Amino acid sequence: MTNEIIKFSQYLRTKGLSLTQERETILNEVFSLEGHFEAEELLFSLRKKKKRVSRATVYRTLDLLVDAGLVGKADMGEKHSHYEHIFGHLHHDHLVCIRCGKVIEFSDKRIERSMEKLCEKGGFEHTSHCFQVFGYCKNCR
Amino acid sequence: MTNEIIKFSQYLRTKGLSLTQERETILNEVFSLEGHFEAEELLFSLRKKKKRVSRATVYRTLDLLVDAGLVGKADMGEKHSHYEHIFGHLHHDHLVCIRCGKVIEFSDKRIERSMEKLCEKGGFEHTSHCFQVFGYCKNCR
DNA sequence: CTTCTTGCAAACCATTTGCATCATT
DNA sequence: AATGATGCAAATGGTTTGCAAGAAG
Repeated sequence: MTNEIIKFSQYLRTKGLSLTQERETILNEVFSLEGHFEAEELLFSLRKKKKRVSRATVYRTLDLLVDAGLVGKADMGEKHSHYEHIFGHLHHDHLVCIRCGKVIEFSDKRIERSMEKLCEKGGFEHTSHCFQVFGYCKNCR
Repeated sequence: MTNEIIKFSQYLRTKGLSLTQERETILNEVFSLEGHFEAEELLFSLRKKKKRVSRATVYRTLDLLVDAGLVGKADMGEKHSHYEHIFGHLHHDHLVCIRCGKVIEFSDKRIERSMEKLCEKGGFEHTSHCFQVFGYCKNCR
């Protein structure tokens, strides 16, 4: 049993919910995917492996995973959301090109520290992987 | 004739487009609104003043204004986008609470400077007002 | 003429929801 | 029994688009 599953089932317990087959299947798939993914990709990926989980359950479970702090949800300027698993990964943020959609990951200690201070002062707890900067990349400016 | 309109019409010219009545009406309304607004609010606001512009034109013009750099478009975790006019305003960013939706504006010189450097290094031009931090506010954590 | 604009209504499409069914306690 | 979970299909709702009609050059 991996750490993610333990954390997820702990979270579920605090909400009076339980770790079902479907939720476990989805969690595993999420953590087997590299980098960002979309809800539809996840669904497709499950279908390919003959793991049958309904679209509704995928969306419902993704919400739970986000709330549990295991998955980050981010808007990349498209109409659908992007997700990524968080657990055990270094914190990083995103530069998103609003023209071509390219996502550049970055991680800057100084910015992190300043953000921490700012959030602390305002009582704001920033969630990992949700720090987005929109703009134009090299090719699109 | 205000600066915004000059800038907009310059932008339109570079694209081979023209400053129509409707576009001017929308631009003026956008710049008369304080703070953030939603496309639907803008439409409602125009209707209230008996300025008849179609929903489609509102959306089409907002896209142009964003592209012209006069309006910022930001996602606040809801299904609709939020906009705000940029011209003549101090740059500021957003802390967005992903539970209650509250938006806290902030402006931190140190972060700005770090961001500038980072973007410069990567050839990334960050657009104003598009710097979003998602997380939990004081009341929701 | 050709290209740009607009308004209308229909289409889109990611996400959510109502409901019947099944599982669990 | 009561509560929770799932799958299906239908609904939702912000946004986009096809199209016909009008305006501009």
